[in-house]
Amino acid sequence: MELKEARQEFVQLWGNFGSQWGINKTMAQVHALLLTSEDALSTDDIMEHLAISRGGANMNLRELMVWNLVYKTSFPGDRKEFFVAEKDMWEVAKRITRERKRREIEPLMLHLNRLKNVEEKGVHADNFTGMVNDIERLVGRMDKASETLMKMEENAFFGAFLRLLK
Amino acid sequence: MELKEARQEFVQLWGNFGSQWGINKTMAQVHALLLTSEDALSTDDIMEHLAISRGGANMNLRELMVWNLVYKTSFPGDRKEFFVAEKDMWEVAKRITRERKRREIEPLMLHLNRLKNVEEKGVHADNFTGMVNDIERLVGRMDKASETLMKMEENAFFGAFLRLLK
DNA sequence: TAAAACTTTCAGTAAGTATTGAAAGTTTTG
DNA sequence: CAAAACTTTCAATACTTACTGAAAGTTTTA
Repeated sequence: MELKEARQEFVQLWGNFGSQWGINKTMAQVHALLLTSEDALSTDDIMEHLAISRGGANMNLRELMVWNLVYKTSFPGDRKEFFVAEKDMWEVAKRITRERKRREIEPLMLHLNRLKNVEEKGVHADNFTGMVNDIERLVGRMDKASETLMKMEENAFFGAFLRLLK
Repeated sequence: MELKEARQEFVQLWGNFGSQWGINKTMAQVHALLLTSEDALSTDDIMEHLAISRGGANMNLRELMVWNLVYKTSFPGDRKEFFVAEKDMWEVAKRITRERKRREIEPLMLHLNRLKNVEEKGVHADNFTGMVNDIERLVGRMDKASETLMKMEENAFFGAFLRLLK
């Protein structure tokens, strides 16, 4: 298999994987493209590689910057903006986790907690609040576990990209 | 807040949360409805509660059974099928994890592994395969962590529902 | 065994989500 | 400061995904 070919497959794979987990497919593809690019890419580069519109490229790049997975750079003598991805996959995982927690888990937990304020007393209400408690505990544990995992700062993630490009 | 009201909110909440993670919203709502139901429900019950069609109710119930989150039951003298949800949230988490791993993580890992067969030698190819390796290691670790978490069999999940309904 | 009771399927359609592209906005240059 | 170079926005549209409902299939009953 050729490198170019493998890279294209990776872009597809990452896009599909992302969309299975509620991440915009194109955004994941842009991410994959930048992850596998040694050089910074311009909006036009990305438009060309993925055959998407300028608007689409722009939106997804900005979103990736909100997630802190992509940075803007520029080169003297060139007016265009260029983009680079964070290459340390451990960092990448941390940032995705952080963002999804902030966007999805925290609001869920807040809402679940409010649901426990049922007026009624008795077995039916207790069953309900009991189940909500169970979910809260479960999510709490998962959260704790991910925290622990992500705090293993001294990790084995000094792969080829990292060694050569940072 | 009234119990009935809280329950409806929970159904919405669970539906939205599911869809943020790539799970069909209606399927998550059906799941939530059954999770918060002390009695087994019929297809008609579910159609009414969620205002969905028979086809939709049927499809989602069957899919929930594939995920092992819902069981079929029946009552003597009634020809209809009734459905109950697994109420042990720890079990629920285990089964969802198992299923998503089987459907999404395993195929991803297989495909990633294939991508490492790049013909070219040299720094570019090494960078690429290095990054693929990093992803594999990362996913592997997460997998391991979830395994560990899920194996804590002696867990604290003996909430109200579980105590009373099992 | 035929009618009734219930479940499943799936083509057509509706709803939701993502993309385009052109216009408006911004920054840089000479 | 006006034209050029580039970025951003967003209404219209395309695409994807999910749902409906009626017909076909299955099981039960009498």
